[in-house]
This record gives sequence, structure tokens and C-alpha cells, in this order.
Amino acid sequence: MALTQALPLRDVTACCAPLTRESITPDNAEKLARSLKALADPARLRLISMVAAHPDRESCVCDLTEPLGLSQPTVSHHLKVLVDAGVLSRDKRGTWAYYRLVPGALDSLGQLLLTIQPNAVDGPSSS
Amino acid sequence: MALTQALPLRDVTACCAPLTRESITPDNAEKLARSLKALADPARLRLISMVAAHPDRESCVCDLTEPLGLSQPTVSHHLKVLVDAGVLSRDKRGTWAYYRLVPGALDSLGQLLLTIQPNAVDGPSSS
DNA sequence: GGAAAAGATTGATGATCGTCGATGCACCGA
DNA sequence: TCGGTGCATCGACGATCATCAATCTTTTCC
Repeated sequence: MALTQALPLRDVTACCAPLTRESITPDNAEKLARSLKALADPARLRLISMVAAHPDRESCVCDLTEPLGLSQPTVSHHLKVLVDAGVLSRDKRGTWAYYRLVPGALDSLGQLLLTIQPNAVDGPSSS
Repeated sequence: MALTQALPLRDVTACCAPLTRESITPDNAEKLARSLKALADPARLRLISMVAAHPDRESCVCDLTEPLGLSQPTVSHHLKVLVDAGVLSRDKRGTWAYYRLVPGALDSLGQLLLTIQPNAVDGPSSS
């Protein structure tokens, strides 16, 4: 259950068919939960938003620490969690570390949630 | 941060414009994190899936306890979290309590995640 | 009315998480 | 070469969470 060991979002969402068709496997549920857990934190959501909303589409830690109101180690920790989850990418240039959104990362997760609906079953295969 | 106090998903997703436009507010981040946290658990994801995949589109606790491999109080606890989050609805008929997916609940959350992308900004305002 | 069954609630416990201060490491300019 | 800066890592602490056994509540059926 260690967040540090999260895996790229693609591996999670590529796995399972619409959850309404048949139950998700325990293993896939574990992986998906790990990805969702990486997002389920106010500070990390704000970090994602701040990086995405930045004019350059990237931010260094020094740009994020103050507006977030958390210490530098804490911000680095959250950024690491997001990088490990495949949401952000890290690019170290000189002394600075720039973080970017991974294109399509949250996209796949959003798609998966959209498939979980009572009426998401297209074919009335029931008997 | 109490999950028990989660709020319906609609209230979360109706709030904030695409997160790429401007940073999410701390308050909205908190609410959104609470909703995501309700989903970020393997047992709860399996419960959602099992309910959605059931032929009747609903399940009682007794149907869920055994295949999930958890005790009845634990299952009841997870179901309560999901109901409080607005993902499931509870319908007590006689001695049994039947749980259903709330139509469109996860839909709105999925839509929100889809808007968080580097290229989600339509206008190429960057000079 | 009373036994039985389904499910919710309570209390407790072990694990995980978010946060910070202190420290270590890599890089830059003088 | 050396001090300074940006960032990652480590160790610790308090809070939250997932889980279970025990108990309570509600409903059904005799």
C-alpha cells in the first residue's frame, strides 16, 4: 500500500474492461486504488493545478512552496508521489527541478471512471 | 478529513472550472480530495464494481461480504463511506439493505479529471 | 410476545499517511 | 576551491484509516 511504489496510470487503466461488465479483480482494484490515492490529497491536487495553470506549463519547487503554504520537504514529498504515480514528470535543469503534467495521464483515469455507470452496458447481453 | 463527512460528488465537480485555467482553490481541493479518497481503496472499488456488475444492478450486504473476503462490519463501513460520498444509494427493504450505483456520480468526477490536461486550454494564448 | 436473521454501530488496535526539522547532495558563480 | 542555493532524503511525530469482535437495532416469522 506504499504510495512510493505506485505505478504509471496507463498500466492501471489499460487493464480492466468497463467495471459494469464484470467485477474488477482484487489485483486491479489494488492498483487502481493506489493511483487514486496519489490524487486524493488537497496539497497534491493543488500542486497539479498549479503546475497545469502555470504559463510555462511547468514549475520548479521554489515556485510552488510558498503559495502552497507547506515546507519545502513536504512539497518535494508530494511531487515525488505524483511523479511515481505517473501524473507529473520531473526535469532537472541546473540547480532547479521542473515539474510538468504528463499528457493524458489523468485522461485515462477519467475515462475509466466514466465507464462505471449503471447504463454503461451497451449490449443488453442479459440472457 | 473525516471520510464520514464526505459530500455528494456533484457539489465537488460543479465547483471548479478546468484546473488548467487557474489554480484550484484550497477549499475546492479539500472537497475534491475527500471524494477521491472515498474511491481510493481496493475494497471500495471492488464493492462499486460488484454492485455495478450485478444482474439486478443492486446488491445487499450479504451478497458482498463473502466474495469480498472481509467481515460484515467492515463491508458495512465501506458501503457507508460510499453512500456518504454520493457514489452508492441505500434502499432498505425488509431486513435487507440494497445498494445501487448513483447514476452519473462517478461520471462527473471522470469529466473533471479529463479537463486536467496540458492541452485542455483551447485558446493558444501563449504568445 | 419471542426467537432468529440482517445489518448498523461501537471500541480497540495496528498500519499508513502528512508534515516538519535536520541533514545530505549536486550544481553554480566568484 | 569554496560558499551559496535548490532540492532530495532521513527520522520522528501526530493524525487518520482499515479492520475486526462484540453489541445493539430493526424486521420477519412462528
